[in-house]
Amino acid sequence: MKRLKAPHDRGSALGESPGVAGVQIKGRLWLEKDGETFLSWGRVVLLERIRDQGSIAAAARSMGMAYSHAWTLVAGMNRLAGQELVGRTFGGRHGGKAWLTPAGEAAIGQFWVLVEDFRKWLQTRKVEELPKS
Amino acid sequence: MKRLKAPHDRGSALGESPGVAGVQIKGRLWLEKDGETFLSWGRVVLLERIRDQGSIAAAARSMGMAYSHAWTLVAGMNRLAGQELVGRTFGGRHGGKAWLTPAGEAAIGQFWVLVEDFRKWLQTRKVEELPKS
DNA sequence: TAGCGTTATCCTCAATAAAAGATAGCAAAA
DNA sequence: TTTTGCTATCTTTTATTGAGGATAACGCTA
Repeated sequence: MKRLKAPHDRGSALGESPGVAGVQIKGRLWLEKDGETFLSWGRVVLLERIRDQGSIAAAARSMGMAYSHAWTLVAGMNRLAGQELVGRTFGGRHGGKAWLTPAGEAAIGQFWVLVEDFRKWLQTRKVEELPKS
Repeated sequence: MKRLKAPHDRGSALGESPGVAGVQIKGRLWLEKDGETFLSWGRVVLLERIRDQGSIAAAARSMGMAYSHAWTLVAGMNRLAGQELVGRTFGGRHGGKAWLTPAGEAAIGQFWVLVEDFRKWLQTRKVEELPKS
């Protein structure tokens, strides 16, 4: 699988604002627990793909992400949430499956609301022209 | 000089918010121009040190940063601003010096206002409890 | 009971920006 | 005219962590 994004691209900036002379205010938001990243743009997209595709493996493939990496992210989110955001079974005719729990659905919803509000807040901000030196 | 921070630590998160069950909302803000980082937390601290110490070299030393790196940041900020934020001369009894221009002072002020407003905005946000799955 | 495609886990690799290293050039002041 | 410690620039290194590789375990279904 071809690399779809640079290895350390932590995902899109979560908002931007047009400004004076082409200067843009950029920002990112994420949720942490115990100093560890709990939810971020990329993780939430992964959750959505899991919901839509029914497995971690398929979700990872659709994002050009290694399954092992996606699994690590899911395990971390479940652990930090203190409950499962993603339910999983393995074995069975099709190997296994994964799905979002109500908590997982709620987490996605909350995150996008937060991101949208942030985007709106950013748009209320503008950069002032600097004085000529 | 001992390393004072990890190489890719892009600086402190610019705000946080206490939340449910230890979940914190974290965020960072920065300014871009033409897709390049123009001002960020670390760059603004560097500007302040230059103002206080009168040279890029001293400012870099005080931050545990290589002079060459500090110089690159300063050159980038001046270039992207379209004018000097940091004035410089070289040669002379003490080798040279650097200082903030009015535009540089204004840039620092604007950035900290933005950061403070962002911090306040973050504090108005809270994470909801997730439903038990 | 064989096949299948997952989940579960290990260990390793690598892209990239930050950071450091090295050295030449400069000019005011002693 | 020498000293000084900056600026200016080049090249090289390193740390981070996303990303990938490989394989065992699993259990439903045909």
